[in-house]
Amino acid sequence: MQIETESLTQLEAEVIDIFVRGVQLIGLPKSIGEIYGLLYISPVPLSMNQIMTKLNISLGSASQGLKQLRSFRAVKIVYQAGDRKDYFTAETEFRKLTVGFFREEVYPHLESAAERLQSIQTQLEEMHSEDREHYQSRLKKLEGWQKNSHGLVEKIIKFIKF
Amino acid sequence: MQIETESLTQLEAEVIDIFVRGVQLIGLPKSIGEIYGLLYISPVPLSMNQIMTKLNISLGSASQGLKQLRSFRAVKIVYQAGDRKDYFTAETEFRKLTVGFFREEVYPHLESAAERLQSIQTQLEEMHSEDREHYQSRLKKLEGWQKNSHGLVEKIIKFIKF
DNA sequence: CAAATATTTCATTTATTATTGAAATATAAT
DNA sequence: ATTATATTTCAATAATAAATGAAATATTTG
Repeated sequence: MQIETESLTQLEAEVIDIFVRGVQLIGLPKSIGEIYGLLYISPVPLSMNQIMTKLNISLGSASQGLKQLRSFRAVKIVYQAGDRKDYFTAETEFRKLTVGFFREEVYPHLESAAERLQSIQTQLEEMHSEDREHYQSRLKKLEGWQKNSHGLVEKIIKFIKF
Repeated sequence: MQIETESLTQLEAEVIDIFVRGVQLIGLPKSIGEIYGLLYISPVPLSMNQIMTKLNISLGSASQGLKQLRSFRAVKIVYQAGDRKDYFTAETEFRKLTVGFFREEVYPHLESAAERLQSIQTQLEEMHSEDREHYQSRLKKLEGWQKNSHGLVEKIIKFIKF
């Protein structure tokens, strides 16, 4: 009979801590890091209930956290035969993880920035300020940034994929 | 006589908005984006007072925001002859900006992660769980990630520098 | 060096974001 | 179909982070 540990071992706690810091660096909530970290180090898939209990977080947090983690494919559901609960496991492939994040979180922002810039450019056409040229050059530069960032993100994705 | 506009023009507001979104993407406070955006589009350097007034933010925000922006070299002080106030201007070189950010914000986190991983590895040596091998392999993988991220950041910096 | 102005710091307030948990919904077993 | 269990949703609360502004600390000028 396997003894179910309710609380975290030191090892688990330390690994989770690394992930918590990591996700906070990219502006994601702590609970996301906790859940992912726990699943990352766990030898077996865990149910939502186990996750809640071990991490001492609420049902809602667990559910929402897992949802978000699945949204960028950091966590997968594993169907356990003869059990109606969902079991969750971490995607440990660095490339899949980061690519998902870039696609879900970074790309959309860059796209919308491009659109907005376009609209501002149009407005500028009608301007008759003495500073018009300055503004035009700054917007031009900003457009350059936008394109550079876009290119950089694509390069990063390629690099991550090898 | 030059008319000093107190509030933001539509152009300023829209450019600022782009920067606000941008900085929020990387987890920086809104005020940072506002200040930088204003300085980015401004044809002339601005004093802290002008920044406060135009953006309608407090003295403290302006001071702290400018401090942080200077910390990763996104903003420079320009000494204006015959005026004791400091005047601020935006660093518009994309490469300088991003390199500064990576150095100040991203690098240190990666360094500390490496140390912590090392310490966990040491603890693992003394473990006698049946799952020890699993743990070891996950930690190994995590170490791989850490090194990859480090390498990626270096590549990004190189790319940005051209 | 005193007065005036500019800037920083930091305790408090305010705004934002994450977390909770109860209710609603979905899913499976009997 | 009914009951039991699992999951999601979302309004309320708690926790966190940012903004404020008054006081402390420079800095410049006469």
